[in-house]
Amino acid sequence: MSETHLQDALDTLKTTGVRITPQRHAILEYLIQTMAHPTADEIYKALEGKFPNMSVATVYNNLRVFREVGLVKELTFGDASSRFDFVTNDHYHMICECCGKIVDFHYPGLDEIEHFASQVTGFDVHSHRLEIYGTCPSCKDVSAKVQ
Amino acid sequence: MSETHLQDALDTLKTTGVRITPQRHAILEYLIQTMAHPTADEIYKALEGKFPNMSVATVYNNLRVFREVGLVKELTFGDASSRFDFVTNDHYHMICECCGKIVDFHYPGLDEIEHFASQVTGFDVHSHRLEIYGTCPSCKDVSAKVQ
DNA sequence: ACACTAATTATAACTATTATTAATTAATAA
DNA sequence: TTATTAATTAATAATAGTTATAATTAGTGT
Repeated sequence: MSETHLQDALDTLKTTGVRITPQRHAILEYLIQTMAHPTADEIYKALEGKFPNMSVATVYNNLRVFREVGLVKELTFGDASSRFDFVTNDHYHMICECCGKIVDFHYPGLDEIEHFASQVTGFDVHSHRLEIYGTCPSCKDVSAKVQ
Repeated sequence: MSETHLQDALDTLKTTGVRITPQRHAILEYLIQTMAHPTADEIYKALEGKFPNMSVATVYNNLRVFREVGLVKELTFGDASSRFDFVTNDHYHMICECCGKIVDFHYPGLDEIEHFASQVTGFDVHSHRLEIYGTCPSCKDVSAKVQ
């Protein structure tokens, strides 16, 4: 199924007239295959083996291209660097405040609040962003043991 | 009423043992009084008149102190710099993707989704973050006129 | 095969933020 | 009020993420 995602992504690039270079192929492949939500630098390091002389700028450039085409979402948390997420179906993020782990979860619709906000503010609504912060099971275990 | 907010904030500092310096007083005052959600640099520039030789580092330091004490929330969007919001009662942000304007709005509860997410992921939930993106009325007008 | 355009690489530049350090100042108690 | 002391400030340097630039390379269409 991640094969399909990759194929769909490549098709999207083709129809939008974005060249499919080996670097782009590799970045997309890595983004789809990984469960993490990597930073640009992590992607860069992960592909160092395959592309010994790829530039960090290439990673940033291509992530921007993917974002503009709608294949990738940029997530900015408090910490220094952005994280990148391959866009599949809509999901939200549960983030551990202790170790930084990010877990995806699905939830039906927040159409209601979008509607409400639109009414109250007079904005046209395009999208929303929701994150939930807490402590993940393994961090709970650790702190329980310490006590 | 913003007077009360300021007094409450100063009390909070006192009880948590944080010194009340003129700079801190001014930063808090500015944060409470402004409707915008300023960046550290904007705060710095706004107070330049009153404190001709205040350092940017002071602004950052104090914003961190305020955040640690719970008086201030740090908002990170896609753009380069964080924005800071004085914590009053819970509210969400509606953000214009065209001009960057941020409008606060209130909405009862998203307890349900917190509960759901906790069940699904096994996390203990502390808080959540929700933003809605769209186009503000005045940006709508502009684009309508251009057409 | 050739010309043309886009993408990559390497590097420099930029910007937001943090660390460092010496000088200053607010709170406290004598 | 004054002295004391630890916290805070200001100035500056350092760091890190990201973007811009310019030269080179790779694709694409004719």
